Amino acid sequence: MSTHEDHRPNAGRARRTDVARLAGVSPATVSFVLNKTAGQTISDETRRRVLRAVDELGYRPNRAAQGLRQGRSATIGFVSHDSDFGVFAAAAIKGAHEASIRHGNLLLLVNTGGSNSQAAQLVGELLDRQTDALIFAAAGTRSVVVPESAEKVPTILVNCYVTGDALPSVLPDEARGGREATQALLDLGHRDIAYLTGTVSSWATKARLRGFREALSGAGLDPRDHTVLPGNYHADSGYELARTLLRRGPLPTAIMCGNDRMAFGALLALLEAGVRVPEDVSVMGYDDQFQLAAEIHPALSTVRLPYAAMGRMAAERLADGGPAVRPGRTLVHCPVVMRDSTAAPARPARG
Amino acid sequence: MSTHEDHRPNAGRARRTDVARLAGVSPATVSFVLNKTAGQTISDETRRRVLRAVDELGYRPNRAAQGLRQGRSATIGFVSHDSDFGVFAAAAIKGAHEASIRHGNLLLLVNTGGSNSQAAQLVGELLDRQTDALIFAAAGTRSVVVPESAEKVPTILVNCYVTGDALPSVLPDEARGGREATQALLDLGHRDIAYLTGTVSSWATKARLRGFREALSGAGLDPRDHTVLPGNYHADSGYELARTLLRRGPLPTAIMCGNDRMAFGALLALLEAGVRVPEDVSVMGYDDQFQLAAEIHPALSTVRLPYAAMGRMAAERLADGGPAVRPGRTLVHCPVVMRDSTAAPARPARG
DNA sequence: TTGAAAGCGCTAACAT
DNA sequence: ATGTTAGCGCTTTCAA
Repeated sequence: MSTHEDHRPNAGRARRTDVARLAGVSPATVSFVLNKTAGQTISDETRRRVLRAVDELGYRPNRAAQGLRQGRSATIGFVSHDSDFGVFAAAAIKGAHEASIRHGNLLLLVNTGGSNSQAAQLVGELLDRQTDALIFAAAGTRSVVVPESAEKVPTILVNCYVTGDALPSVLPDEARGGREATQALLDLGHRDIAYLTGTVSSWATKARLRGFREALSGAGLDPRDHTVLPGNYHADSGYELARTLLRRGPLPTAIMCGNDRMAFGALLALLEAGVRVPEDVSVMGYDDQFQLAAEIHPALSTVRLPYAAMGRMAAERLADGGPAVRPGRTLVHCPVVMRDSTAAPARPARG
Repeated sequence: MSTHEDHRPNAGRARRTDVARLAGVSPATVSFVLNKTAGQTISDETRRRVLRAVDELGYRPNRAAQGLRQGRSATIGFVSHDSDFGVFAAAAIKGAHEASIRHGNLLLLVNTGGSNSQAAQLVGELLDRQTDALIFAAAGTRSVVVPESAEKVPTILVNCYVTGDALPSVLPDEARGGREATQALLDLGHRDIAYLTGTVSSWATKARLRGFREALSGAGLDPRDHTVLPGNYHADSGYELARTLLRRGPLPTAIMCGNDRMAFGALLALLEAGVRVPEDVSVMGYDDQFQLAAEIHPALSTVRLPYAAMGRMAAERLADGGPAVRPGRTLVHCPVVMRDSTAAPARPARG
């Protein structure tokens, strides 16, 4: 078509002026048609001509240029603030992405490796690219330090929070999760439940443990009668703690674990010792970890950590407009998922 | 500082003209200093003044504007072409991100959910935002259809390929992985090795199986003497196939599995049957799946799928400049990782 | 109902 | 050694 050199930046793409020329209208008119600019009336005839030209040339507006003009990039920065970039981040991103797409936004992703200085630097890069908003996410729920510069755009925290809750955050309702998991076990008839916890210093562990105790008390049981062993969320700590339980004598009828990986380790130890799950003892996980909980044998009863939903909520809220994003915590429900690793106790409770 | 309204797009940020004014130079000079423009000589005195002004105002160039001018956004589109957005994608993204950062690029991420029409649409969104290049990644190695529009920018495929190999792709060297895993077992003294494969129709399964047979033949063994049972990469298929093995009579001395999840399922079945690993039988996985292989008990010997390295390579190559990106496959080595689920066989080989 | 023109913030060729 | 100027591709006010 054009015989002149095409070595300018946007090479190969039709520009708005090309469309205007082909349609025989002014460039402004093209914008009016494409943007359905309010307060602009365009004759049907003109609109048709423009649309045909757009189609013919395969014209797509250059969003970088639009962005420069409008001061919005239709892009949200997603900061994964963790050393590892694993299943959690993946799920949260998936949710955020899905919601973003629905609103015409895309995610610009960075991973800080858990370092605050990296975070500051990367948020800088994000803002340089004019991201309209920021999602700041951590894998293990925890307190974070958000780079100052993030204040320049609407920011939502996912699975983390800042001291004073100056920024809005979306968190899993761990206490309720712990409570409902315990309740599910109680409902099955269990009266002797051990808890192999995750890292005790973590926010999630404390909340889940609180839920555990609340449920026990609510059922008229004394939490102090129930074994609580501190672990660290790794599979091998589940393995070790289950062996400890085994060594100590009569097993409880049910074992709650800090997360699925620990439950998994516990399962291994139990099997090794010839203890059947769930016939001899019920095992409950936490997380509903992708490609793990549902697949192992027996399929693990667990509590779902709603990471995707949390990412979705954050992106949704940011897309709905900045001013509506108010500080404070939003707790998201963690539903209990009953599978095959739990059953009614076969023997009466100990004691 | 400024008392005039700040309701224009770039609100709050200092612009280049602000810096120029404060430094008492022209806007162009600011660019020259900041970009170290070749062929421009700036006096030390001027440079200092500019840099001070930059510092004082906290000036950072608007990359959207830079991009519009230069026709490059310092952004790479990462297309995760899969229904699930799991550990694989996470690892590849992590690698790509790391390399990108090093070159001043950021990743604009999309997830197609495995749908080609979604892929086409999302690649459109990516290109609208002027991404300089594209990385197209799949979780399970496979053939993909890349949207036509992707041809407009340099594109590299990660863990997938197009028919005819018209686009460069980075793939794991699965045949070698299968061969070396088998060889590791042979080196331990195993002569009777069963293979519980992943989905047989998949590219990876076929290649690994080929490697398995090559290694066996290389050791003077007849592959037909070794049990090969087809599975599907899920943990429960490992469980079921291991039970099949158990039922069939004398166990092999070593079991290779399609992936870590299957190895995991097999482990469960073995334990349940009172078979000890690695004392009675060695188990080998594949993938070196994050938070799984290294943590379970016994820690799983496996073959590492170098997803992060693959993502890194792709991003690296794209950053080094488009023209250097030539079609063809690049195979990346999958190293064997020996842990505790493998050992020398205790009993002599069957037969 | 449409067009002209002024910028968004920046780079780079061309002056001086 | 530094400044002027013409855009990059688009939106949007204002005028016709």
